[in-house]
Amino acid sequence: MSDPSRTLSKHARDLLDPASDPGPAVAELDTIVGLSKRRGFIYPSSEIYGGINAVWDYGPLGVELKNNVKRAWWRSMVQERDDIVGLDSGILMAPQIWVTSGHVAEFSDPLVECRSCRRRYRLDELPGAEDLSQTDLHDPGVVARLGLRCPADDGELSAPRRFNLMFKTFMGPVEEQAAEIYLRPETAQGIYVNFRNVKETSRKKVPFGIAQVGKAFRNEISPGNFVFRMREFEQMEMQYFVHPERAAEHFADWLPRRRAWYEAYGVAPARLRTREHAPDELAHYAKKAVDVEYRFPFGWKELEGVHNRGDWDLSRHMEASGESLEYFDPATEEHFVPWVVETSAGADRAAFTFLLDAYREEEVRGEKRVVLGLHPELAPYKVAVLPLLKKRPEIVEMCHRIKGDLQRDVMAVYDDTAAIGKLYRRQDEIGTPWCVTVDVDSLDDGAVTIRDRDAMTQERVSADRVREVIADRMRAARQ
RNA sequence: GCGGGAGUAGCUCAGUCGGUAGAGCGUCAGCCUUCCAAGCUGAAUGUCGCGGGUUCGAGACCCGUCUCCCGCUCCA
Repeated sequence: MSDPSRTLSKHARDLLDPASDPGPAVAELDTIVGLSKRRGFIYPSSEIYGGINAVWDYGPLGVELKNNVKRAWWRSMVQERDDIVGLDSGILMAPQIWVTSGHVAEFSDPLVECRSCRRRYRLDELPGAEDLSQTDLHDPGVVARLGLRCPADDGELSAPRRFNLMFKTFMGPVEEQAAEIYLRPETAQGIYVNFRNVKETSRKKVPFGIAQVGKAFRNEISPGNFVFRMREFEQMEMQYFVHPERAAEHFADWLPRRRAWYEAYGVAPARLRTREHAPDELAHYAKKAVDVEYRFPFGWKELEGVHNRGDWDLSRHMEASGESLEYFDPATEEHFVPWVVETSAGADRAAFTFLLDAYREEEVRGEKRVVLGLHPELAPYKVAVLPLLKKRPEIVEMCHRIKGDLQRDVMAVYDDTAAIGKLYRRQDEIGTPWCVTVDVDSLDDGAVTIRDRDAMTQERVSADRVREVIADRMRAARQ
């Protein structure tokens, strides 16, 4: 306790060195929380009933953004690859799966509570208990046996109590223990238990991957930081099945690939880094784990984990189910249980990150201009069609015609409830990359202007070419 | 869960000594307006987080409770 660096959290130590800290894209988290609510990206859940902790709802713009994030992930992980296929497994699964996977036993923190000051500690973080085995950590007599006391006031400590992070509910009409079932805490198990099905129906050969996007639920002890840690959240996971001897090299391939994905969609490279887990922080299933981290306003935090899970999951499921999950390689005539390299990302965290990193404030003519510089692929609306004058019915009509045409390809919106400058600012703030403006001249020459969100420059194009120009620009942004 | 802070209009907040609720922004409507948050006029919106108590009277004082934020913790 006397060494000051020991009392600092890992988070605080990370930020000590200004040279390695690029700073957050947005200083105050509230800036984004406020924008999200004001413009309809993200709202607190159940707000009219006072809210519910750690659940957030996506509004009209938020659902577009998040869908776009998931689509971009799917494009890069499934659509553009020959060796990865998709899956959508159930949230509810046979309860035995979670026993086999280790989540019933391990996905919990052994907590002890001080009887006098009521502080709670994770048992394995108490001085004198750091090196305990899993058996010891769950031994009711361990506190007395080691003579552990409360570090704060030397009070008596309770026996370790397991706090499992999985949500439970009941399946069927009877609420009894036999009917207990879990909400999945990760999507990965749905992939493992379908491994044989997918292998046989897709006729993929190792190495190949299975990707899945879906909800997961964790009863976190302390959620928070907006959508960063929620109790209900969405994962984008891919399990890559490889020959055991090639696992390390596939791991080395996936890590930079996943980091590059965030950069491709606009996250500043300086605010991304990778960090390898020390042996003592590895999850129960992991042989090796490296995080892609982002510099959030509240510190460097995990965006995505790349894990070498070995054959842990498949082997355990083989053993518990009695079914073979081996792979036969006809070329070498070898039978083996594939190892898994997992990339596990959070859709909410990714959307949050893109939102944060896109935010900027500029000064234009002495006025503050708020811009979400979202990648066009991620932007909720791709185009806004705006009339310079709304009292001319021909102009309004032309706007609607152009918008209707664009809508067949992309999300487009019409707005005439303010002067043009303000309409532009509104679209800037929600990240719309292009605005099409119809003016009086358009009625004569059939041309309109396309205004660019970032440069604020305008280009005049024929109205019947707008759809094509936008499609070209979308394609160019994708690269 | 513990420690600290905060809940008043969609948002940011004011509300004095306890006397019956306000401003700016935003939103909507009308007028005006030919390219980067113009102007004028008008309008809507509050169980003052929720429940109880004290009081003639509570947004304010007391108790309880819920939620949010910061820290501990965590890891998608």
